[in-house]
Amino acid sequence: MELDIRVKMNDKLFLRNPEETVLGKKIVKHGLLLINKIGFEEFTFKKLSIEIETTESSVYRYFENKHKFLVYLITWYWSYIECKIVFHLNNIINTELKLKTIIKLLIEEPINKMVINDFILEKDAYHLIMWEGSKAYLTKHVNKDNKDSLFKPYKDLCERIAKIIKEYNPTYKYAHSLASTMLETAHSQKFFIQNLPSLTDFKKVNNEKSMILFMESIVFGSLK
Amino acid sequence: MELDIRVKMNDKLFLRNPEETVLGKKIVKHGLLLINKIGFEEFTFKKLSIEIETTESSVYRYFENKHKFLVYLITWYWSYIECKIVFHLNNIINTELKLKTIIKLLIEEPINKMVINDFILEKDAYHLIMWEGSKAYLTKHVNKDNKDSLFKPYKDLCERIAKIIKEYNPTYKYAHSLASTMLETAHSQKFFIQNLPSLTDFKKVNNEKSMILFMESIVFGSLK
DNA sequence: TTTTTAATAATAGTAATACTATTATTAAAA
DNA sequence: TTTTAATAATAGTATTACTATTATTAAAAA
Repeated sequence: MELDIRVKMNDKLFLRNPEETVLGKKIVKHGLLLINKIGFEEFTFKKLSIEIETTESSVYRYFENKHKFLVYLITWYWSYIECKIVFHLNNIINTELKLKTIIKLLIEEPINKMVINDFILEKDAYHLIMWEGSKAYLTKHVNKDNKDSLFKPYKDLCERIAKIIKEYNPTYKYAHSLASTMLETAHSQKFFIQNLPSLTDFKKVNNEKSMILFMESIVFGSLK
Repeated sequence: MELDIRVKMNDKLFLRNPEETVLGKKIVKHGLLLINKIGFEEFTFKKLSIEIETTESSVYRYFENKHKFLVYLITWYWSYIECKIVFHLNNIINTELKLKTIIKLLIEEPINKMVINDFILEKDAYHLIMWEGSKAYLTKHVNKDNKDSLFKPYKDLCERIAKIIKEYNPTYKYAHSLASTMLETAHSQKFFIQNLPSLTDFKKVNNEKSMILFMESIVFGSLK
């Protein structure tokens, strides 16, 4: 299956829109892969430029620094997930089923070859979120970044889930916190399964059913 | 109130035990403060050495690199929290009350002047966990670090909470995941309140009661 | 008391990082 | 055909993340 989902990105994230040129797309594609391979701390524009056979300064014409680049990739993913949720919730009327669908979408690992647009594989974006997602906001400049609306896609996604939670149980007071907990927990538990398994109760493979049951126990437990 | 809690630290975390010398304690004390002030990314041993009027190479004799130093501080905190929980659970027989006490301890902000030992304030350690906690394990060398038992204090704490969860409801299958979710959620929600408030439902001040109710809704909701 | 040892300070040095700036080359648009 | 825009090539800088060497000082052992 091949899609071509284009997301309107916050233009404070880049100096030159990478979607508009061949080099820009190469930077995004191989940058994502390289961060996944060596980790964000070890990732540099120099290494990326060697990988794609261009120069450091060419990369710098697209992105101010590697943190902005990370936030670009991460927020791109959150926008995509919101889009995916909207799509899958289409025609569902039952609110419980809506929440169950969201949980499923957050936990189910993407199909290997699922191409989101012409340069990103869903599974690669998923991997990035698991490993580097929280580094987008865990910085001392989070307040400035937030004022520049860099985290809007994440907040929008959270708001959308919160609305459905409210729909399911209008008296529940912590819809946003429950929504953000769902998002954070999905990825932290995934990370723990692979790397610190004693912090979880799941097997390394075929854990999706039990992970979904766990998440449902949290969500519907709180709401009932 | 003044305590003097000494924790046996994993000796792979340091080259020379910082608790044994005046300079070592200064490194830990001012290192913690400096990371809280400028953030882990901006933190360097050079800056720390200027702050405490010593040399970079002197700091390097205690810690291999700044990541080991961060893990030292973080695991020290987790050990302390486990100790605190054990102390407060003493004499409590009711399992529900045990869980409620743990939730309270995880969420309540430490008293300003609470000194854990002669060089660390509890509120500073708490601040560090909120901002930098997950960076201890979100690295590509997490598996090696884990094999070196660097995360044992976190896993022990999780195990202790999981045991009480099991005690409360022996049929619940996800005690460890619920425990790690409690730990992670406590800090991520705290961070969101201060920095990305629309991801939560809490006020910036006096939020502790509602945060506790939220966490209780998750924990007891899942377990009932 | 002297000698040995250990800890620290002072200094120097290196490869890599995180950039900025300048100019040349190439390709596309006017 | 000229102008403009994008990229490549090259150079340079302050800082980071270290390692190494030697000098100085302080404490412990002989």
